[in-house]
Amino acid sequence: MHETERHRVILSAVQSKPFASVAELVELTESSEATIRRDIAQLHLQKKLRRVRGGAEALTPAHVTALNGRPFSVNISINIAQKRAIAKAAADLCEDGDTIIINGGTTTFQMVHPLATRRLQILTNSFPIAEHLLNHTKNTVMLPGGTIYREQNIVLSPFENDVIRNFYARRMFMGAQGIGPLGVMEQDPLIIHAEEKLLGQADELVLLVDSEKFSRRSALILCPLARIHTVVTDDGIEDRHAQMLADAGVRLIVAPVARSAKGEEPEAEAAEG
Amino acid sequence: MHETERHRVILSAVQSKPFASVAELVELTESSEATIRRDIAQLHLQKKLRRVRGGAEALTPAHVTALNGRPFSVNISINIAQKRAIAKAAADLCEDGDTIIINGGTTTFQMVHPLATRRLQILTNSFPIAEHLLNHTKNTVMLPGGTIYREQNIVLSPFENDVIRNFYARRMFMGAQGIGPLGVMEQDPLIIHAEEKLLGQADELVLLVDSEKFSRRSALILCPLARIHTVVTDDGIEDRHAQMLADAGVRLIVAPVARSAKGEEPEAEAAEG
DNA sequence: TCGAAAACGATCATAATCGATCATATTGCA
DNA sequence: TGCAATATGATCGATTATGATCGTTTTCGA
Repeated sequence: MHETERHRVILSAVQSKPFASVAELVELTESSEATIRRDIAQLHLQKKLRRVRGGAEALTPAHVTALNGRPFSVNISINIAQKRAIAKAAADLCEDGDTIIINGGTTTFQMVHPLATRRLQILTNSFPIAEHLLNHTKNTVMLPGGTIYREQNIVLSPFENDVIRNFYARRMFMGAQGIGPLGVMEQDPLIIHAEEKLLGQADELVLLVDSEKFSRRSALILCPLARIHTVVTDDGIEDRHAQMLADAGVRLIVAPVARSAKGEEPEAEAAEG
Repeated sequence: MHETERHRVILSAVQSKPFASVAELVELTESSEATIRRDIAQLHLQKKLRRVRGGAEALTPAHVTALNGRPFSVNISINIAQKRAIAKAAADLCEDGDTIIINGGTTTFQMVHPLATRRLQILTNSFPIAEHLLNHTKNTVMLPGGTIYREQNIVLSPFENDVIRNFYARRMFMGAQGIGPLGVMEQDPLIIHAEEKLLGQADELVLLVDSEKFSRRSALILCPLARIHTVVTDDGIEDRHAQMLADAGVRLIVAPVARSAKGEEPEAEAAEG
């Protein structure tokens, strides 16, 4: 990835939350720590961000207020490494010019950073996603009409929605509360209703779920496994769950999660002195 | 491929994406690196794009325009005192629980501040207004569906819009390019189209125009004077223009402008409702 | 306070990109 | 056709960016 692209991604990451770590940016840009450090130092001199130990932070915590004090902001920080890895792998499925739907959620929100260097047509019912894409990328952003629900930060409408009805997308990306043999599960009937409307407008359904979601259950079934085209999850997925997807004819993408904490060696080290 | 063709391709690539690499452009144009470099250098001199290491980027990358540079934010600072005074007076027309429509514009944008302490139901086609109301107030915010146009920062849709069709508001607030005996004038047919849709859903039309707009003319007529219920303007309005409104049966509210230079007391007009 | 882990800065080898130059191809014109 | 002007592509040394290494500094917890 080139310098200007990296800078774009870094600024995008830093402005969607108070702080972005070097490791995180390494993962996002697929470049080395040294390069990220140099980039941060450069952007710091340009006063585009503030360089702090461990990474970088936004100059003005203004946008942060957008995500503060809401359930959304609580969820957004748990399993963040998994979510980022999953979102990155999902975004890699897209090519410039594609038309996609992104359903609101904390995992799908992480797609905005890898999408910073893209140019897609994106329909989303998530206000934060729309906000970020509009302010930090060149993607075309479309919104369905309706009321903005603060709790979930999505746009909902009880009415039929002409924008949705006239929209066609090759892929729809969404998260979920849980996934099991019966299909994709959600909690809130309102959400189900909104997601169903979007589902009808896309060919391939791509589900973004961290591996814990396979043991999570929820009250309402959104759709059967067969409706899913691809599942993107992290490397914590158990074999039996992978098998369940295989049996249902679902394509599985496992996103490797960068683990900085534990000294877990990936076995490849042979000549160590 | 010839020079002019290549230039077209390069510009198109750069404008549809934040960044285009030399390798990418080589592939696109089926020419050599040297040629692409020469082209980029040339276009750089012509100020059609910015030359950066590894390729080229658009003159105003997305993240820059998002923060400054966009027409919206340029306009927003001119006649700011008048706009604020007018917006304040307009907002004072509302009571908690009201249902209103706010059409996008730099004058109407100023209503967000006086509305911070209110609890209204607000339908707006302006993304910045929605953003601000959502993040800084407790008002219920509704959006029509459609594509977000960066230039004007509003949401537009070519389709019928069920959210709008099912919405009823007592008042609609809007700005305008100009106002004269023939009615309210706008420049852009797209804007006209969007405003007409909203107009149909409100009883009273409240027009927010600074006094200069009475001598401004524009190409397209949105609606006749008779459609206007109330005009809110600043104290620079001339008598003949006030008379024109009176003749058309339009209510006129003159907002006193606080002039900090003269140290003149704004004598806070207490007219509640 | 000490020690381990993480983050950092400096340095170096490698790779990517660039600029200059020259040879070749194309075009326009006599 | 022949010639000049221009555009293009290839080459190569120079410049710059990148990633890995290593010693130092900072942070954090025992």
